[in-house]
Parts: sequence; C-alpha cells; structure tokens
Amino acid sequence: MGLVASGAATTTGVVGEDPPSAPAGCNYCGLGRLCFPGQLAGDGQRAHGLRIRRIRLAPGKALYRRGDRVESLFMVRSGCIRETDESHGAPGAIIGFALPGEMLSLQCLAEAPSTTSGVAVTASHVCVVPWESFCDLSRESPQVATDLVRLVAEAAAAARELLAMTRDRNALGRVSGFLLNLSVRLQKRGVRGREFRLAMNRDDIASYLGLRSETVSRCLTELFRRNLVRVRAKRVQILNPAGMRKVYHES
Amino acid sequence: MGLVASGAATTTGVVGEDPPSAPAGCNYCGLGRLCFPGQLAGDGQRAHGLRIRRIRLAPGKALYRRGDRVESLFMVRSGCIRETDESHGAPGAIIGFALPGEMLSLQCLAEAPSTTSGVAVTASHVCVVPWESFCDLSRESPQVATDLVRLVAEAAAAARELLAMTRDRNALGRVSGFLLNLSVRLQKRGVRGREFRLAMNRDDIASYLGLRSETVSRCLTELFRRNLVRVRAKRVQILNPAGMRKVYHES
DNA sequence: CGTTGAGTTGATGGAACTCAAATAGCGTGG
DNA sequence: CCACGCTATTTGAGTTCCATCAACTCAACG
Repeated sequence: MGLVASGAATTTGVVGEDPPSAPAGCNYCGLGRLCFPGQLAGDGQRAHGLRIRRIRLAPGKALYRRGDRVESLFMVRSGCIRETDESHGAPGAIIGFALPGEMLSLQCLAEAPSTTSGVAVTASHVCVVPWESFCDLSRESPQVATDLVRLVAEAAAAARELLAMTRDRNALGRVSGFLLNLSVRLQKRGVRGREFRLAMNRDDIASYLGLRSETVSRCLTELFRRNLVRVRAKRVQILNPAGMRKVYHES
Repeated sequence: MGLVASGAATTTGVVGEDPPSAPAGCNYCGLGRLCFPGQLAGDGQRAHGLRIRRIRLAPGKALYRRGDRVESLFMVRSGCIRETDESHGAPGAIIGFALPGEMLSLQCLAEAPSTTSGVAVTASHVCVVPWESFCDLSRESPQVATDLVRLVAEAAAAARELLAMTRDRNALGRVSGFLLNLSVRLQKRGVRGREFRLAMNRDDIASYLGLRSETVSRCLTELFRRNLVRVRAKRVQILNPAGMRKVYHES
C-alpha cells in the first residue's frame, strides 16, 4: 500500500515518469485555468502554478489502491482509468471511467484511506497534482477554492447521473445511455463522438451498468438490429443519436 | 419558481419563520464548527458567524424546486426532506432523504438552476444558510473553504453509496441496507437507532431504492419472517442488526 | 357503518441472470 | 501468409427475481 504522490514514493504500477515539459493535450483538460502550467505556460506565472508530475501506466496497472492515502488529484492525459469500488473488501463494481481530460480521486478528499482503486484500462498517461498544491494556490486566490468546490460538486453530479442510469432504466436504456455519454464526453474534448473505440471490455461495461456481459452483448446487437449503432468488437459507430436518446429516455 | 433564500423572497410552501434564536438541536448539526452561532454562541464570535434564517415547512410543501437558482445551503433541524430528481422534466425518482442534522442542496453548487426538488415528507424545520455567507467566511479563514470541500465530497460519497445499494444488490439487500442506513444516521445524531419511526411511506422508499412498493412490502415481511425486524406501518424495530448486515452484504 | 387510503398478499408475465455452447478476434509461431 | 490457440464476445435455453395487476386487510375518520 504505497503512499501516493506528495513525495518521491510511487505506487506499484507506475511504468515510467515524464518530466513536466510539453503541454500537449492540455487544451481540453478539465482543470482549466486552475492548472497554470498548462494554460499559462510562458506567461511568467509558472512559479505560482500547480506542481505537476506526470506518470505512465501500463494496462492493468494501478494508479492508486484501496487503502492508499491519496494526496493528489489525478488528471488523465491519454488512455482510460477505471475506478472500482472496494469499500467491502474484494474488488467490487466499477464506479466510473476517466477519459482524457477528466479527473479522478476527487472523492478521496472525504475519506482518509481511499475506498476505491484506479486501474489503467489501456496504456495511459496521467498528471498528478498534489492537494497541497491546491491549498497553497487557494491561499493566494480565493477563486481557486470556489473552483475546487465546483469540481467536487460536478463529481457528485456525475455519481447521481450514474445512479439515475442504473436504478431507473432497463438494460437497453443503460447501454444506450452509456454509449451516448461516452460520445458526449469525447466530443467535449475535441474527439469525434460518432465513431470511436471502446477502451474497456464487455465485462467492464457490464459491471459499470450493473448488468452481465451477456446482457450488454444482447443489447448491442438489439441496438444494431434497430439501425441505431454499428459495433464490431471495440469499434463503435453511432448511426442515430436521436434514436439512441429516445431509447434511453423511454426506458 | 421563486428565488430561494438570499433575499426576502420565500419559496412556495414556507409556512412560517422562526427568529434565529434558540440553538436547540444544533448539537448534532452536520455544519459543526462552520456554524458559529450554533457552536460558539456566547463566545463573542457571533459577528463572524454564518447568517442563518429558519423556516418551517408543512408536509408536502417544497423547500426548493427544479429550476430555482438555489443560493443557500439547507440544514434540516427536524422532520424529513425528500430530494427528487427532476432533470428529465416530470417528478422523477427520489435521490435522498435529509434527516435532522443533515444537509441538502450541496449539489446545487454545480448546476445553476437546480435539477432537483426538495419537499417536506413530514412537518419540518430547516436552517437556511446563504452561500454568500460561506464565501465571506472563507475569505477570513481558509479552513472554511477546506471544510466546505469536505462537505461536498461527503455528499458525493453518499451518492456513491446509494449507487452501490441499488445497482449491485437485490431487493432484500436494498431494503436491509436502507433500514441499517437510517439506523446509523439516527444514532449518529443521538437518536436511538434500534427502534424508530419511518417518516416516509412505502412508495417513497420504493422510489429511492428503485423498487415497487409491493416489493418493499414483501421484503419487510420476509425480514420479519427471518426475525430480523419488526414492522408495523411506520414503526420499525431492528431485532438483529448483524443479521441485517449479513443479508445486505450477501445480496 | 360505509368510505377512503395505505399497506399487504396472491397470481402471472417478462426482463435479466445463469450456464453452456458456438463464434469471432487476435497475437504467436511455423 | 496461414494455422494454431487463447481469449473475448455472441448466441441459445432454461431459471429466477421482480414488476404488474388485482384482491384483500386494516386503521382512521366522518
């Protein structure tokens, strides 16, 4: 159970480390103006910015684990991290997938030792921002504190959205919602949202949606039968977004 | 759609208003040290405290509604407020029940017009704390900002807990978990947790858990058959908490 | 004493799970 | 490039759990 970030200690699973140099991929990062190095590099404000470290993760390797005292915010630069609930010991269900430009571990602010694990679904690059860094920054500008509250509140809203997806909808609606959600998030970061590649396998999707992989599979073929999507292995093509939304809302 | 708090305007449903005087019931309030009038009354720090207003709600009346620009934090002093998701127009499913000492509307920080409504299940007393008040306070003490982030993070954790309850467990497990959860929350605020009165009806419980009222009813009788609880209408008596936890975890 | 509404119980069907088998991808080595 | 083996995914058949609809109980109230 390694201590994460804050010092030189690295978690198991870290493959390599990049120097905090090229800001490529920062354009759509969710931190926005909070991350001075990304947004204001060259403006001379760097000294006041967040202290950021970058790490690379091989697929299946953990970014952080249940029990770790997570003292950093993680930002996905590339790849995909899946967050699993392990509050009841054994590796439980998947709580979320963090895509490029998105954040993890915001909820760890509430719980001293983390009750979740973050594992790379595919090879991933991640920015590590120590919480301490935020605190320093917020002392200088109260705006930062407000932004942080908003970020956490958005994380809570995401949890509520997943709740609505799984508690109130049937299998077909959940799968539709999942694909639509992925589509929107990819578009938000500047990636084409109509045709993309699933980072995760059917079991991951099933766990996330509270279904079985067989059911996910059946739903995908049903959506194909209705000419709403085309799926081949991990390649997804959304043919009729409006139809998908209809399926989602009417479930 | 009335603007909530912050001014003299009151939401529909407000029955009466108490002067902010007696701090009875503040002892177990979730705001803790954030609420100076409650915690430090008489210490001379009152001037630096939060500006608080109290309101009374008749059962079925709204504290705030979908579309309102909620600009305050609500603290339940007595009674029970149910929060319903209405992001898709019509009155949707129940997201949570706020019991005495607990908070609502934390998630409204993320969304300008609220996507949820807060309605009194039973006659209730509520403290209203303008967000502005928090901002003022956090300018003076950076500790307040950190506390606020923690509060929001805890709200997110609660959403995740409900998710785990409904997505990953069967009907019997959900009902067990619900009763155990109520029990723990009541105890936390100093109320006996083994024997209590349900504020909400079967339909509310069902909506919250993603079930039907008939199923909730069947589960309650099943738990009674196993000698784990005794239920008569709204009176609940938990006979065997360990057994209940077993049912919950094994579902 | 009849009415009303909440809650319980019973009977039935459908959606999703389970287990099992077939098929499709995909990397590896010949 | 193709055959091979491995895994992921799809498809099929039977079962389970919960929703649905309907009847019934019970307590409160006029």
